[in-house]
Amino acid sequence: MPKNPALARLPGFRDFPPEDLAVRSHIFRAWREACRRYGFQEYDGPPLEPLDLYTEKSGEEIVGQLYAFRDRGGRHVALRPEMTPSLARILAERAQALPKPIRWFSIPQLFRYERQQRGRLREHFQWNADIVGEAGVGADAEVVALAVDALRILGLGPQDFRVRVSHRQLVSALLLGSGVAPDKLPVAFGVVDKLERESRQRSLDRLRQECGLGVSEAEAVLQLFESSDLERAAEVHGEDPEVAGALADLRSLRQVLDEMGMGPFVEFDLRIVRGLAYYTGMVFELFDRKGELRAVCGGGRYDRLLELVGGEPLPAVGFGMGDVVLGELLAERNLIPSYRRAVDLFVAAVSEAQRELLHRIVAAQRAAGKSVVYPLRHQPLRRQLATAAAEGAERAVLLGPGEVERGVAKVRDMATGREVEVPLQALLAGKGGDGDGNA
RNA sequence: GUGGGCGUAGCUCAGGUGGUUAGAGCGCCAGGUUGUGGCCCUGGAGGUCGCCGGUUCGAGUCCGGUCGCUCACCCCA
Repeated sequence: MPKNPALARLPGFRDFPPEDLAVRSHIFRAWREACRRYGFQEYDGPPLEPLDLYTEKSGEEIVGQLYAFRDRGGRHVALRPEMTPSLARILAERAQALPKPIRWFSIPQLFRYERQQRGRLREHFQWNADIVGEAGVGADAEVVALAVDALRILGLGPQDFRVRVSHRQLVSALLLGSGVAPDKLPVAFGVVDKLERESRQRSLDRLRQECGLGVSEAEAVLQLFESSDLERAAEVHGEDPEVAGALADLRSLRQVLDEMGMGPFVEFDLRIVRGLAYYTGMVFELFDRKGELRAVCGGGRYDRLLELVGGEPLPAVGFGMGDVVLGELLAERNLIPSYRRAVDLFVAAVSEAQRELLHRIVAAQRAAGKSVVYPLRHQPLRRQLATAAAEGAERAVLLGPGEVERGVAKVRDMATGREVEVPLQALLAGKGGDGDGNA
């Protein structure tokens, strides 16, 4: 706690001391490794953007939570709350010249002025991965598989999380086919989104009162969305070409994921809606199995967005995965590696007389690529070794008057305590730091 | 944005019904002779008890407000 409260960390923002940064890096490494395996390239953009980039296309939820202000030039600007608009702009400028499909990813820090809660801060890092320029379900499957694989790299399995997949057009066609008027669609989507959190009766009431459905129609809609497979939708609305097309896509998506061995992670659930306005096809969210945490990841197909931002009409599909909820899930499953410091060498001098030699050896070993620390002022050898252990040194070089006189030094293996003598010549040549006495 | 719970050292926590200079363990720093870490011994730093105000002779203990954290709702990443 700082002495001056005015200097305290802002609510919803995080400091990252080394132990915490290590966790973050661990997650980033997995994200980048998954992207490498899938052939995705990393990009980034500015954290501060013109306010209009978001007010135009992002929808009111996001706009209402922007960190927005005027800069010194009088421009209306905002800290980026999501990455997709920036991606759309970047691609609007150069998508034409890029080979398709474009597989790009980024790990931006995003900002939203919201009341903070577990899993929801005012700032987070969000892995964004998108495939642009491919409209087929192959791209949808690839993107879902990428999200799943990143979590597998982190050690999570089918017992830990699942992907729930839905389809905007399918849901839309099913609602229309069930008697919902086109202008009531947004409200109906809202009801579907809340199906899990509101009572069945409340949902029925809302379908009737807010969406203008009759009793039997409302009941039929509920049964449609309560079933976990798509059979009922196919039976009841299979003749509708919109429904048939979307169902074919979803089946095909499922097949690809099954062939990749990801079947155990994937299930269909038409109650997944996603808040963002710009999704046009498949949508998915990734949840922990216990259902205790917020969604770890969400995404889908957004074929119109790039066009809306003034670019080429390019189909796109992608997702965002935040570091906060994922970190909580990993912690809960004990999948965060314990933090430990580590250096290759600690160089200790028994007395001040070996100080000059110590500096020469330290420099030589560092030049040879070793990580090396040493006491910045003289201390008893006992303390130096304690420090070496605390620094996580693999080996300690001990410079004492006796050995130095004979042109050697002891190299101690900190784990076993075994010591070997190594010629000073070797140490000064950047060798011998591995405890190889013959170096 | 709405409502509930919580707020004592870096961390985990003690501090019956208000009573002197607020404690412990761990961690941190230093010492235990210029030759050997994990153990041990000694000493030390570190808290305006989240903050502001009120009640009282006296408040870490009671009351109000505020800020922060947290849970649920809202919403969403």
